[in-house]
Amino acid sequence: MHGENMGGKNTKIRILDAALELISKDGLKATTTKAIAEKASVNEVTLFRHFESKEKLFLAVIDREAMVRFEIIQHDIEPSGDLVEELTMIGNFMSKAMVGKANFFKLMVMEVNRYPEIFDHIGTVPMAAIDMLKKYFDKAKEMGIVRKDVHSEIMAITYFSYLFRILVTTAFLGDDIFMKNRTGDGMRQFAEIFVNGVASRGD
Amino acid sequence: MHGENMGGKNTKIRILDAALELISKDGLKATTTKAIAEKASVNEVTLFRHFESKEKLFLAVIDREAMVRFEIIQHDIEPSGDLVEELTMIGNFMSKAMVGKANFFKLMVMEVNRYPEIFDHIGTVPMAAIDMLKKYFDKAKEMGIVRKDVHSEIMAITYFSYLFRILVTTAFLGDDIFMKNRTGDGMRQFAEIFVNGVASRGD
DNA sequence: CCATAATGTAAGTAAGCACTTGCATGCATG
DNA sequence: CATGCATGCAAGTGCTTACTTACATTATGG
Repeated sequence: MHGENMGGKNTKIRILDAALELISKDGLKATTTKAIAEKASVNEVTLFRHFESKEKLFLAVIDREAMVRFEIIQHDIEPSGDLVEELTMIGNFMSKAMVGKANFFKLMVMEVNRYPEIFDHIGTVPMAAIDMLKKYFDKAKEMGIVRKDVHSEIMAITYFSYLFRILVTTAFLGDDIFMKNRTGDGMRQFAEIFVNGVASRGD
Repeated sequence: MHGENMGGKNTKIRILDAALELISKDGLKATTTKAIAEKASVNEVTLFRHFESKEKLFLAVIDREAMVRFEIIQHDIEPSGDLVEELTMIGNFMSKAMVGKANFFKLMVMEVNRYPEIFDHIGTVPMAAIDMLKKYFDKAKEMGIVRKDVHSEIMAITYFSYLFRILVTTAFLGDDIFMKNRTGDGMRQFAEIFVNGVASRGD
């Protein structure tokens, strides 16, 4: 039963996974190396052999997660004409991508005060998302299907705010508490309001 | 220099203030009673004499903050006609009220996993805000200035999401990082999009 | 089949932390 | 001025935690 050689690589990954999960739940300080080792089904000493210290393990977690730097969001999308339909899809897509990284997002946000260098990482995802939306609206303006009297970036930030709420509630509370009892496709209803506004068109 | 009698009440408040500030910054576990005492300019023993344990101090902080339960937001507002203008005001008002409690909000969110009973507190503010907005939109519908084919609550949640983003970024990053380099009145620009949509009215 | 690398086990160390105790000091009020 | 109350100070206790050391066990690859 002793010294089962998992191949080394596997062990490192299991430790990183366990660390991410626990630290994002309880915070860095409150997470013990013992707990991480247990969750990774690894002896505590092994943890220190792979990562010299708890802090270096923490930084290794950040490094690994930041690697997969959300390239998903980097693609440009051409407006097709049906804004509501398309923004619904883009929203669902981005939301899913971000929520998939919710643990990491929470971890970064919680420790940013203690490790200010994290700050640079945090902005990356939102900024990429906003940038993609901005380009989308720019093109939609050229096509004449979007008002030209509002800055594309303002539109992008506005639209992104809704996705951001989903990300935050999911990351910290485990669910989109505001919409969870709502019926229907929340994203589409939002997109519809965003595109058409709430003002009565009674003219 | 010894035993300066501050009146007792004052001391308790200073400790609670220091605890809120430090715990919201670093998290409960990472905040030491020594640090709290120092920040409150009080001997560590005094802290334990007023609050039996670190945990009870923490709960006392929550109790005190939850007392001022954002009655500010509880007032109903009658739509006047100019939706953009009014929503801008409401938004700024709510945003200011919530951001004023940003420390407390962050503290609750960070510790909700460890103290699930906090969960009940967290929902209060957003729900009150959403409820107020919902009533506002209901009345605006009666006046015929808002579309009747969209649920008021969906509108409310949509509008609230923007305020929520401001609250979260301020609480956790100290600033509204997404809008901080923007010029102009962000809240008004958002309200304008919300009311009129982004679709071109080229009919 | 042997050398090496990876892991496990047991035990321990040093530091930090929540919390306690005992005593001294000043303030306020009757 | 005397009593009580709030606070300060010094020292200490017991627990947890990050991290170490020494040695045993297993798997793998040449």
